[in-house]
Amino acid sequence: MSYSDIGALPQQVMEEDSPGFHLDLVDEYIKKDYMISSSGALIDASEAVLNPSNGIIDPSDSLTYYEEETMPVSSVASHIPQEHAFPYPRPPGPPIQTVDRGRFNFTAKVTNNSNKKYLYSEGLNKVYADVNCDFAVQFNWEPIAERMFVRACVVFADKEHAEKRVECCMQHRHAPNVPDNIRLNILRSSRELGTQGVYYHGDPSSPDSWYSVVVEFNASTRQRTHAYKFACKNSCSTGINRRSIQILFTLEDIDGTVYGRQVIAARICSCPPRDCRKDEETAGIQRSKKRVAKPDAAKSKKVKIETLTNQGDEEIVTFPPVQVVGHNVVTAGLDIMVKMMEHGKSLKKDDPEYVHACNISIENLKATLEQYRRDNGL
Amino acid sequence: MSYSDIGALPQQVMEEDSPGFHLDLVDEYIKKDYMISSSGALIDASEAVLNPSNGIIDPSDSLTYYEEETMPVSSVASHIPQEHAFPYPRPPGPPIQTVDRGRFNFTAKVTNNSNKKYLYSEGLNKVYADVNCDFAVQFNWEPIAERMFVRACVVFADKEHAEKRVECCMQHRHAPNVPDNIRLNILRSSRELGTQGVYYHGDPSSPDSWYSVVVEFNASTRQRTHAYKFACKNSCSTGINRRSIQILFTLEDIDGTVYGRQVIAARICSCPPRDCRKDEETAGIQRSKKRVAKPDAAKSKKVKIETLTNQGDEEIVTFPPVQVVGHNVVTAGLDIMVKMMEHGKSLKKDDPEYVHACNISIENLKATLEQYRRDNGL
Amino acid sequence: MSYSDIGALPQQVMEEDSPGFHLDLVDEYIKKDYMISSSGALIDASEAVLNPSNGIIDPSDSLTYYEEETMPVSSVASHIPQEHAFPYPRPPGPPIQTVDRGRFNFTAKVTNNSNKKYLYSEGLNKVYADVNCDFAVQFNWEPIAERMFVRACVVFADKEHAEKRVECCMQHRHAPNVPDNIRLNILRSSRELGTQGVYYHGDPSSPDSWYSVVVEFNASTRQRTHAYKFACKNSCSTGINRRSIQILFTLEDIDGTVYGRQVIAARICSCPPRDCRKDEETAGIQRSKKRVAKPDAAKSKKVKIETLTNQGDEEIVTFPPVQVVGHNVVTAGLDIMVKMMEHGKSLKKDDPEYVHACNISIENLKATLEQYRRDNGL
DNA sequence: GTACATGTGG
DNA sequence: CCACATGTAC
Ligand SMILES: [Zn+2]
Ligand SMILES: [Zn+2]
Ligand SMILES: [Zn+2]
Ligand SMILES: [Zn+2]
Ligand SMILES: [Zn+2]
Ligand SMILES: [Zn+2]
Repeated sequence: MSYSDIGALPQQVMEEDSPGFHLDLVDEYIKKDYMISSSGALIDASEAVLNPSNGIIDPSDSLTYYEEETMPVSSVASHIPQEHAFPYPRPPGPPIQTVDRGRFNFTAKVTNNSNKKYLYSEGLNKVYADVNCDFAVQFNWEPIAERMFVRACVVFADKEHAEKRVECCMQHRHAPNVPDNIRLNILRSSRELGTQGVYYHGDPSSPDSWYSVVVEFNASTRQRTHAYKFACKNSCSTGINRRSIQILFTLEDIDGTVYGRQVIAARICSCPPRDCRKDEETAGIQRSKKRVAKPDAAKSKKVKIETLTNQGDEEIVTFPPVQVVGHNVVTAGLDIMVKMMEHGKSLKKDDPEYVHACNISIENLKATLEQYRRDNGL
Repeated sequence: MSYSDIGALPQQVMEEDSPGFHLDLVDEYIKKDYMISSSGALIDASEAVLNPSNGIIDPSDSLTYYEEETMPVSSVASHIPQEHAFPYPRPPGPPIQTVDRGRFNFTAKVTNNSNKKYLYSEGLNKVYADVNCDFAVQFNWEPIAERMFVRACVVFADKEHAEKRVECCMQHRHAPNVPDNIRLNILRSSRELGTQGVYYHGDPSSPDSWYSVVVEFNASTRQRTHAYKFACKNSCSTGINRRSIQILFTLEDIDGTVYGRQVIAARICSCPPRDCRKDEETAGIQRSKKRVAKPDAAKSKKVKIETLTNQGDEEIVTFPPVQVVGHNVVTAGLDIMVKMMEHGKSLKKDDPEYVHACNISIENLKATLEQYRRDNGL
Repeated sequence: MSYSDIGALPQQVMEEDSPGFHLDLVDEYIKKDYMISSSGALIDASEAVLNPSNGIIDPSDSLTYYEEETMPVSSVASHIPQEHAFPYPRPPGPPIQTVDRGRFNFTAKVTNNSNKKYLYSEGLNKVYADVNCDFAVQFNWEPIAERMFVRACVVFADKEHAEKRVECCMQHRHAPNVPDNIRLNILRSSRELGTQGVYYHGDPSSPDSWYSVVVEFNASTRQRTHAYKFACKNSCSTGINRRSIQILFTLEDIDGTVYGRQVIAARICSCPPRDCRKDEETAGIQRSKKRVAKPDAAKSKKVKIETLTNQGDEEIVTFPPVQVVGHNVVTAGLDIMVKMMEHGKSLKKDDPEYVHACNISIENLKATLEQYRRDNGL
């Protein structure tokens, strides 16, 4: 099914989806994704790997926030119920948004594609894509452990909204063919659902449980790229609601220890190129503007109607040079004139001038009408 | 889910549905839809109603094809399992494509569209639409029975392919949320699935079982309109594969007796306007749509009859050089012309040419009237 | 919840809605709203009330087409579970959209308010309002029974979409504090939920069950006004999706017999004034202002004459009991009506409903005229 | 009510 | 990529 196949009748999609409403799915969210488990002292470990050697983070700060980041709460992959905690979920509460490559030089960068499915502005470090559009992120880090994980968590960029979770809007959460446990996750892996190595976190019923998707990378493979897609737009009124968002990537090991943190801003919209251009212009990048030509207004012409007399309703009037549309329109109009003059005659039968004028006009009109009808087979 | 929401990755939708490919469903079509039942002598009856009194049909022909058309095979509505056969399915084999209004003057016409997503070329009697785009067909016939049915069956227009059934392509037959029993039906009612009065026929496993959709019309309502949509494109390689198709509408009663037959060509594509233009150019038809003849207020007073179109009372007419008596006679006549054109506009608001021509005339007339009244203190 | 409550702070809505998701409510729609019950012969009853006393409608016709409307299916008020069937629900399937005042001169008109909470365009017969904005409709009819009901059902105005139900979009159906059984109803009474005399119909799980709200009027009170509000916008992608809609008002008695039908177009948007202006500009008619006619023969102005066109100038109008002076005036007036209907027929010859109504009226008018002329020696 | 933001259709 | 439709903010 191609783009236009569906696009031709978007309504159809919803309606087809409507019968089941997919509501039970979201409604039946239960807190099965989260299980608390004990864990070793991770704070020291994270400190060890995350000391501010790169100078980006203040030592005292990093201490605090890594304390949060490594809170030992375990999670299971939501699409494959497992009992063992793996990988670690996010610690509860709003995530830290500070960029920190960490000791192992963790980086994340949207790969610039040739086609125009999505855009990435280097200057703004921002990716522009439509909903459900796959975009690849290139990660990089120096060897740490055999199994490493990159967690992606979407947050509001503005401080005043950062305390709230970014959730899929009321509309997009009801998209068909989406498992209940990821309906609220706005950022999703492009990998097929159920793929090994992709784990969704986040519990809708726990206000402190931020949504995230974790992807596993194995040291044995040189693969450091993963494709994501958004399930909701920035403009969705019952979701992001035009607020700015950004993706938080954290490099973690199997114990949830954070080794680095990167941020990429994102805008999910219907017109990525346009919005990217506008953002860049706003940011100070000048571009040429186009002026819209204005169509000239419609002209209305004035027609002087020739009048021979001016008293009462007895003037002899020549038709103005206007045109009308429709045989019936013409004949109906002329007919009614005849009728009215006959009407007038009946009222002023004592006025020979008037009667005479009317008679002439009526005769002419009738002749005209007759010929008109004959000529046009009416 | 909005257009772009899905449109951004339409493929995804299909693929999500693909895992099972629903092939089992299609493959395992069982012949439960068709049950042979005995029936009275319908041939005579159909002859009776369809004798070529109008000269359109050759007697020998009508005999033959009505024999086929009224073959007493009973069917059940595929979406609502019923035990009684209703309404009759198509008789097996390729349908007759001869147009015949029949004794009851059966007509079918795609409703005029202007700002709509589909096109209808009057000259080519062909509808152009995208997949899943609803288009309304206006039927008409003189009263026959309380319950009447219009069967719509899509066939290949070219003789060399007319022996083959038109089936949904491999791709589109796997669209999500489509019941198995209509997956192969390329033409579908716009009504919600499961609705009363809409019946799908056609058995994939029987090569002689043509696909059709039957819609019931009750004499109690004056409603003679039904909306349809196509589920597949002309260009689909594994389906129509660029061959021309047309819709065969047959007016039938509850016994399957055929009372009339109409044909409308169709092209389902991604760019209806372009393809329509091309077809019309190829056909050498001076597109009536483009002949925008506007009233010119500066024309002579001579009676001028432009017969740009004979249909619909849409001629643009210049006032004849006659005179009338009385201010009110003039204004009443001109007023009534304005009224009638406004009336016409309200009835044909989908015809931009007509509306435009009327608007110009109305504007001129009103300006004329206004000035006339001002000049004469009316 | 007022307009600004949702519009100005949409985020608020989602958050309020999020905790419980309100999804279970919609999901658990069950077909409890409809129970079939036996009923007396309603067709006769409808015949009795709808016979063409005005000569516009053919007796046999009215008999049949109202048959649908009075299908004896019983319903309970959805918000107050009751065992007795009351009032009758809509008959299944797409509603008839033909305007017909009926014998008791049923009219519906949006009251033009002073403030600008909503707008009503007389010329377009269209109400413009924001979501959740109350607007009052003034009904009127001549006395029939003690308990009368006005059913309001929203339908798509375009034929190609009229076969589908108008449902609340995915977003607005999840608005907080809305009972499950009216979540899908886009048009709602402004009265407090649970108010006596307001009944919601429509079963989401039954494709043939159209949504409607029924309001009771008691003859003992002179109250003929009711306020409504829309719960969803025209632009909602997962709902109306920018298609045109209109409200169908039917005057019914407690048995579901239909006594009259009126239509008012509607547009629910964020900028009613702007969109109204645009629509009127597009229509090219500034019909908002009334023309001060000067009928010299100022006779009894007992009943107001129907003004101009509504959505298509296809209303069936009963002659008002006014008098005119002069044989020619009468015949001219009737003649012009015939002409205009013939004109309309030529423009809408494919619309059997309209053509049929016109034919009957024309025939009657011509007979009337003929006899009138004969009787008066004209 | 104006200017802008942003989805939609071509 | 453009014009427009249409929600949003001030
Ligand atoms: Zn829901
Ligand atoms: Zn969304
Ligand atoms: Zn399939
Ligand atoms: Zn196909
Ligand atoms: Zn809505
Ligand atoms: Zn007319």
